[in-house]
This record gives sequence, C-alpha cells and structure tokens, in this order.
Amino acid sequence: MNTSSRFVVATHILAALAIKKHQPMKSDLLSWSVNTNPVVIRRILGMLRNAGLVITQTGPEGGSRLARSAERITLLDVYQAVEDGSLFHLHYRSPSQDCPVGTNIQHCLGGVVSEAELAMKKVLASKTVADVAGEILVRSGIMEKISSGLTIEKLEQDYTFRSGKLVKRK
Amino acid sequence: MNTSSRFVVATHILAALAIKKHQPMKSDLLSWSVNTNPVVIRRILGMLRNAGLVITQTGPEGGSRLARSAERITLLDVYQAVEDGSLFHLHYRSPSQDCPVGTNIQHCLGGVVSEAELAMKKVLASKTVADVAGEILVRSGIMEKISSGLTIEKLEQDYTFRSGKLVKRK
DNA sequence: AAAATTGTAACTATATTTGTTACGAATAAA
DNA sequence: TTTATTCGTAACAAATATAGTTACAATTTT
Repeated sequence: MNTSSRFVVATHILAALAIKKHQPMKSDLLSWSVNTNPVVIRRILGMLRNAGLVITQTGPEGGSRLARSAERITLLDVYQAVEDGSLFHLHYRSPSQDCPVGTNIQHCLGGVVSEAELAMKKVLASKTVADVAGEILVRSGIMEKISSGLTIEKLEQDYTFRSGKLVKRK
Repeated sequence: MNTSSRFVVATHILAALAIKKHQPMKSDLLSWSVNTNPVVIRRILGMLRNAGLVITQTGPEGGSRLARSAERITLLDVYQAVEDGSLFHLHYRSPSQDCPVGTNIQHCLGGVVSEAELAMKKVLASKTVADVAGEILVRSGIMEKISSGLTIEKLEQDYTFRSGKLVKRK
C-alpha cells in the first residue's frame, strides 16, 4: 500500500515553480530536475492545471508558472490534485449479506477509515509549497549567500536559476 | 493512491474470529463471509500468523483463532501485518543532484510525509478488533436478542454461528 | 488408514504506474 | 506570415501489484 510517486513529483514541480516565481519553466527543465521524461512532467502539470494550481503557455518562451502564490497552495491541494479515490480500499467484491460480519463490516470500518484519512490530510494541509520552497532555499545554502534582511524577492532581482544553477542576472 | 483491500479483509477475518472466540474458523467459512476464494483468505491468515495475531491448526476440526484477546489487537496491528512499506512513494529515480530542488526535495518532504503517516496510524491504533466486533454484534441486532446484563461470553454459551447464522447450541 | 484442512507454488487476469515515441495545436519572434 | 518552439495527448510498452484459481503435499484428528 502506498501512493504513486505523483505527489512527490508534483510537489517537486511546484516548489521549483515557486522558486522561479514569474519565470515560466519548461517541462524539459523540470524533467531534468526530477530525472524523468518530459511527458511525465506534462501529465502531472495537466493535473495541477485542472486543479487550478498552475498556468501553462505553449510556444517559445512558454512553460508553466504558479496560478497563485505558493503561500496559498497547501500540500493537501497538491495531494488532491494528483491522487484520486480514498486511501483505503474496501472489499473487491461485496461481502456476504447472509453473514452478520459481512453485512456490517464495511459500515463499522467506514468511520475509522475516513477518520484516519482525514488525520493524514490535516497534516498535509498544514504545510504549503512556500514552506517547502523556503526549506529548499535554506538547505541549498542560497540564503546564506545573501546578507540578512534580504528577501527572496530581492534575491530574485539579481539572481536566477539557469539549468539548476544560481547565476547572476545580466 | 490507496491501500490494498487486505486491510479491510484482514479486519473482517479478525472480527469474525473475535465473535467466534475459541472455536477455530475454517478458511472456507471465512471465504464465504468475505465472498472470495479460500486461498485468498489463507494468504492473509498467513500474514496475520506471521504477525502473531492468529493461531492456525491443520486437519479436521482445524482452522484459525485469535492468538490473543481481541481487546489487545488494534487496527494498527492489523494494518502493519498486511500492508508494507511507507504510505508515500518518493521519486522512482533519484532526482538530479545538480539541481538545488532535486538535491533537497526528498529531505524537505520527509518530515511532513512521515508525520502524515503517523497521524493516520494513530487513528488506527485507537480502535481494537474488539471494538469492531462489538459494533458488528450491535448492528446485527444480536445484542437486542439478549436481555440486558448478559455478556457476549454468556451469549456464546447458548448460541453459536453456523454458516453465518446465529443458532442455538445443541 | 482415511478424511479433512492448511500452506504454498504456479499460473492467469486485471489494473495502475511509469516511461517513451509521435504528432498536431498553439504561440512568440523574426 | 513564416518559422521555430513548446505543449497536449494519444498510443503503446514494460514493470509491478493485486486478486482469483487450481493443484497438491503436509499436517492432524478420528
């Protein structure tokens, strides 16, 4: 039992878009970062787009960017955009309706099972893409390169990521 | 993303064993209640046996019974007996180590992801097989058939389940 | 010794996920 | 307007997991 890797990849994508801010990212560059095929990225971007989390443009200078600020995208939003159905499967075939256990087991388990799923989702809802992006910036040492008081916004005025490297803007 | 149906089926089995108490149940009867093949049941019973939750005997008058009281088997015990690995998959292939996002994303997500899984497990740990079996008995109306004050233990002195029906003992 | 029951291997069918190629559609820039 | 770039999506292959089924040896009671 486990999720697909889509949740982690989708968060990876959104964190990258958050760091890039308004510069659209191409599926090619994202696929390089995630280490997979661009079509896999575009598929997941499609789900994120359906959920209203990203905006995409085709053509040269095209790519995807966040549809709203990273502070207002929780990991639960991401989860629900790319994972469907409930966490727990019930019986494949309906259990016997002639047996007292078979008749009642699904109803009796329904409560705990949805409570468990809800508890999981609450944790995901407590963290945003901005939190993740921030941690990534800190961990990658970028924050240490700038003097205290300088915000990411200001950092972005002078620096940009190109092919995964932090480079000074021309 | 979802669990296998094993968790629900395993709980179904254990609730049935809890209601039967010391009378071993055959995989044939359980498979009738669950509405599947006996081998599917025996496979799951094998996992529950490995986890020390049930005891099985071959031969005539054989079958499976709980290894300890239903009050001391939580749904988390059941979950861990039949589901393996973590709830969330990480990337299939390691993300790029040349990209700041790829380098840090897994570590940054590790915290929330295990916190989310833990929250889910805590809910499962809060309910026992005895709770589920009790709810089944109440919902199936068996409790209403006996006068107040009579315990399940006493009920079992006079009644037994045969082929899913509550019948008076001879 | 006979009968009943389990344990497990082996196989099939089905579904899901990921990766890949291919190509039409959309769009920006020359 | 043409060209080059980028996306969207269909189509398919490969890998994996799950559930169902048959078959049969091993175990155990009578």
